[in-house]
Amino acid sequence: MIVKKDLPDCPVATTVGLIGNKWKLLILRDVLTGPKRFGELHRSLTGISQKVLTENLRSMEKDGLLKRTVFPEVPPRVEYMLSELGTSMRPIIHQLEEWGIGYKEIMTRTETPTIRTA
Amino acid sequence: MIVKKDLPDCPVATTVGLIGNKWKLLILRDVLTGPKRFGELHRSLTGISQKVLTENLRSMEKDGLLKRTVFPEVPPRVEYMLSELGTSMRPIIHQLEEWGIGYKEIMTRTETPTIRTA
DNA sequence: CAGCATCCGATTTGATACTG
DNA sequence: CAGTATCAAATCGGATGCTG
Repeated sequence: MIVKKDLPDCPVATTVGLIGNKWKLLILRDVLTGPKRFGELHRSLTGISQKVLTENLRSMEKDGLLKRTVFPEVPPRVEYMLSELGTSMRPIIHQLEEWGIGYKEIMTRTETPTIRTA
Repeated sequence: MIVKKDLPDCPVATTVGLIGNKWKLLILRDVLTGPKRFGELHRSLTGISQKVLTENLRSMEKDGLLKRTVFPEVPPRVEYMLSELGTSMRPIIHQLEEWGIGYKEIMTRTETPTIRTA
């Protein structure tokens, strides 16, 4: 058994392996603005099921991107926040945001203006 | 019927909607270095099936990220290259690459050296 | 070579019920 | 509230065979 974590040769593939999925990218986006509770994330990520959200959070926690804090209260409160490693992904999300802003501009300028048919 | 394309409010979600999947990100990575043939991509993206590769290429073509060129030769040759829009995604892939490089450095420095068990 | 069509099993997902 | 467990449904994915 070899202990050293085997990463892909390609750095892009390495990163994609950790966050190359729709939900993880959107979770990162949310948590970049501060710690979030489970319910907050669930409401923010429209369309995600509780199960899938849990799976993605667990995966990101395992990969060291998120830290999970359980507050011993009633009712229970759980917060997810970025680890240092997760925080270092900010430039990635920032680029996604910048691109999306530019794209929306192009779309609203290029496309035919809103027209109502019938 | 409203004509204007309905994009998510969040720019990050917009971008993620177009490339928020493992294979598309890796396809982008490959095509950033110049036009690629179908077979080249198929070999480069280890693990992808022909079917899934085709689906992703079609989707990216439809979204205006890729241009598909068929050369009328025998045997046929098809090349995929970035459109202008696709090219504008370079900074995103670049960030993924930068992050992956940094991550690999941390991993190889932090982790226990390669040890053989048993 | 670069596909498309089809079949079919594996994986993922959603809905629901239940718990500390 | 923030999960876990379970099961059916939907989607994905690989393999194969065929075509221009």
